[in-house]
Amino acid sequence: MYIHIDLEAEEPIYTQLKNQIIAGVARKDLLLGESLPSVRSMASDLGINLHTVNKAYQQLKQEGFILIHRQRGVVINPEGIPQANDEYRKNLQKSLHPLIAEAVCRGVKEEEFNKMVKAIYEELNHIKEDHE
Amino acid sequence: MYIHIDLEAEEPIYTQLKNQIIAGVARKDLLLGESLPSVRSMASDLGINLHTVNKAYQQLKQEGFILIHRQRGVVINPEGIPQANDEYRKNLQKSLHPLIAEAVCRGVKEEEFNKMVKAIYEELNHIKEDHE
Amino acid sequence: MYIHIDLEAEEPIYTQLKNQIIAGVARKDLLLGESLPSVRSMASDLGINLHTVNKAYQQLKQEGFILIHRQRGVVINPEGIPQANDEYRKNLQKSLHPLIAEAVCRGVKEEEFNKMVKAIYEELNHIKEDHE
Amino acid sequence: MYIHIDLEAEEPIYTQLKNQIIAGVARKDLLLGESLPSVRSMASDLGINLHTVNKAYQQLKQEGFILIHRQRGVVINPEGIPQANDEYRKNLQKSLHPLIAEAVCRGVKEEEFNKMVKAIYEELNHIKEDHE
DNA sequence: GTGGTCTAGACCACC
DNA sequence: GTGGTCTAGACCACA
Repeated sequence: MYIHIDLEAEEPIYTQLKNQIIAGVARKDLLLGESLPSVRSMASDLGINLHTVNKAYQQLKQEGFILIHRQRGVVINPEGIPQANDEYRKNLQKSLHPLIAEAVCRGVKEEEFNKMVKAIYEELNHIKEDHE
Repeated sequence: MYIHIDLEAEEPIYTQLKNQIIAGVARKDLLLGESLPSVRSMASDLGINLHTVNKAYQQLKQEGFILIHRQRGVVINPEGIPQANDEYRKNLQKSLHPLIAEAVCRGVKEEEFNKMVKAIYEELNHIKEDHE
Repeated sequence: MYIHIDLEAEEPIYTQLKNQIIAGVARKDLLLGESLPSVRSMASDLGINLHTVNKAYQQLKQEGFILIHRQRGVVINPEGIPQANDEYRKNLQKSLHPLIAEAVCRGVKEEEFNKMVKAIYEELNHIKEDHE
Repeated sequence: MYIHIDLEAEEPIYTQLKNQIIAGVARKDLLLGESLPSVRSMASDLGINLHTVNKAYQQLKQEGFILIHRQRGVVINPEGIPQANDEYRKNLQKSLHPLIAEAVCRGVKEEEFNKMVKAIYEELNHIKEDHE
């Protein structure tokens, strides 16, 4: 799966990496049980430090997206990603609230907002027929 | 309008302040042209640093939410908040994308997601009969 | 609170630090809400790297023992430590099992084992009248 | 005796193997003088590396649990496991201390802790009528 | 001043 | 080869 890191962006590198891996899982570019590159090879692929990759991996592990084996490297959690629970929903609500508040101020109606959401859902669910 | 700052939260204080003012505008607790406390009084009301309030105000000014006059103090932009443009929509899309990607991984369907969005829209649109 | 780090020990430094802080909380050398030294001062006090201290602090934060504020440093969780839940009990059971299996092999009866447990509980509960 | 290795676990494989053999001895699934599979066959049974089994065996030998003869293979120490001495007790105390410190912090009283210990002792002492 | 992020380079445990 | 630990030193965001 192709990962693009913007070294100039404000968003921390490890966060960009995390989000792209999560997006990869969401759109099934990364299948359950599939291997991820080792910290070292991911780091050299992306031209970043291995500790930065490690930080992203550790957090993904913590959140249940991946398993890290001492020897066999890193795999997408073969048992699936932990499903939404109350704590997650509460955090999602907290993240969403300021985005919607600003949208309201700027005249974005619920209908338009839902269209944006729909577009992202569709992008993620879009079935890839064949890809590298 | 009552503003609550959580000094323990991960979210920077100036961001909390910004978001609550934006939420205040969204739910019309703060009306166009309405005055906001000066940097000094806001800081002392909340028990936080001048610089912190100033940072929040400067960003709100930058984003068109407020005007800062030397004499007349700080007011919600009387001409209204700049409406959504392409840049804003692009940023909103960028903020929304990782939230939805994780939601997909955790089994939150578009329908449930839309319900959360709807709940927040309703909370913000709820008409306040009187408020301080 | 005095903390001793053995640089030669097999146990990682960050683990030693974590355990001594937890022990400090257990025996009320460290009170809820009490401040801990900043990562930098703790590191220089102990003669170790700030990243090592940071790793210990991050894990303690993760496990609910401490709060980390961007500016005001580190404090013992003023709301108290998260109480035992099923997951914690399961892990404790898993940690205990091999210790007891070996004890059985080496002829340590349950009675003697309980005496060791009791001694540690008493050491931790021993009320400190005054100390630095 | 059935041995289960969890390749996903954080615990190193050689440690899992060691602990399960020790547990086998404790619950008399493995009797004094009983043979253990050779390094080679144990490795192929479990689908793990020779070196890994060897490391576990060497440590078990070092700690007096097993004897390794060139010809007669590997047997549980027929003279019995070396009984607890001061050094062992000191190490056990060191292992137990952080577990109990955390238990105290999390509100696990000595009484509950003793119940967990009792349950493990009982599991280990449970007499097996027949086993493979 | 605080913690957060990132880099660079080293050694060790595991397999 | 893998990840885990530790060190050293840098720059930034926050208050």
